[in-house]
Amino acid sequence: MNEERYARIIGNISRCTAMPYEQQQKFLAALEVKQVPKKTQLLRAGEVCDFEAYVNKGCMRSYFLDEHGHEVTLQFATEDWWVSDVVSMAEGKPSRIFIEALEDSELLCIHRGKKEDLYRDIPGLERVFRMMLLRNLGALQDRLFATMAWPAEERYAAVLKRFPELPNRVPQHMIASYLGITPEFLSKLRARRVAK
Amino acid sequence: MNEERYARIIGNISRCTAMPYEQQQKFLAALEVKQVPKKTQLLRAGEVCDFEAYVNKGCMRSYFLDEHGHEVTLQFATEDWWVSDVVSMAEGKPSRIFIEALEDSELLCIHRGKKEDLYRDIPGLERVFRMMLLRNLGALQDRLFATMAWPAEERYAAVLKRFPELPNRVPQHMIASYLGITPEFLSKLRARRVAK
DNA sequence: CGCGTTCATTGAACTAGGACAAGAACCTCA
DNA sequence: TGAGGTTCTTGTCCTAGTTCAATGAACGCG
Repeated sequence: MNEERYARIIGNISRCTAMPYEQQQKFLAALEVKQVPKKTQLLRAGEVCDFEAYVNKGCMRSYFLDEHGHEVTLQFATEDWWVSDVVSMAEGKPSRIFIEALEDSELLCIHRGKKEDLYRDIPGLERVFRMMLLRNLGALQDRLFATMAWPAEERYAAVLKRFPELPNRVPQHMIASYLGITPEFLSKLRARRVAK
Repeated sequence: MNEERYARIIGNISRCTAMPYEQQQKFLAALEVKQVPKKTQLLRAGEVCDFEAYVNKGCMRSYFLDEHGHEVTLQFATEDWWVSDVVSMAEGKPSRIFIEALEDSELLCIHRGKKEDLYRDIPGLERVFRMMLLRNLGALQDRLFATMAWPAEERYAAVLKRFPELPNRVPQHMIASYLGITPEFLSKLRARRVAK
């Protein structure tokens, strides 16, 4: 149970609350290690989300479909990010989002049933997940700010700056769908960039 | 302390966790009742947010300014909503948003310092605020979905449907800034609506 | 190796929504 | 009563971004 596989998740969680060894073990014991090959769909719209997945290795994406069937990317999750539909999971309501693997990935999953047990057994855990929600909320707020106040070109530059490796790991049309523009337009933006 | 002033906030919180009487009293004792006249600025960008305010009566608004100085409305908070910059409050970082009163309002405020005490004294409270964050997150996600996938006209119709009273309480140009469009364009949308 | 599929680019025509300007209809407060 | 701010409307011109279509490039996969 002390495998290096768990070093990073424990490190990240400990930054929120100090957690005695035995509680850490309880936490790790509740995790399911899941190897998912590229293109696996972990969640489909209409299903209730029953997991929160920590990306130990690989890259995941969550997105939804608008009424024309166009994808809108919500999040890319690479190493040390969580991916889930937390609202669907917490409230047991069907999700509207899809979650898929963009690379062969290793996930550490907490399942719906086990989470309540953990909250009971590990007093500091509510706090950890509350802080995760906060970070989530902050990120989403930034995103809304940017979408409403900045033109696509600046949003693209900002994404490149924060995640320089992203274009090497995910196809360009998905970045476009994250920015809220068409792949064609992103292509034109890029052409404009190199021209300058 | 049993005034009817507190009936609704207690009702709302109890829907998240059962809370024994004495804990309720502890919670209420930590609240500051604040009467704010119309146009009061409760928070300005650059300040650290040190409160979460429950709107007992009246109407508040949170917004930020883009680089051209244009307002973008984040939220309207009428009776029984909370308004705050939870991220700034939790992490002690300066906020980028403004919070102001659109009507003379009565607020029930939890201040930054007291909140940690409350978490310590009332075990169920982490859960309550975690659920509030979840609802917040859900709302923000819906908003991002809508902004990216729907044209302004449908977004406007959706807002009217969810908050039919809104146009009677807040000026139209603020609704425009909530929708992410200019006041002029909203005016034209409305003209188009009645024409049909 | 070759073949289909997914991916990126480019161009031309179009549209949702913005910027600016001017006027009308208001509150509000002395 | 009036004066000045605020709010809403309308029109004209302009631009960021879309749609559609065509062409290659690159990537699995048998």
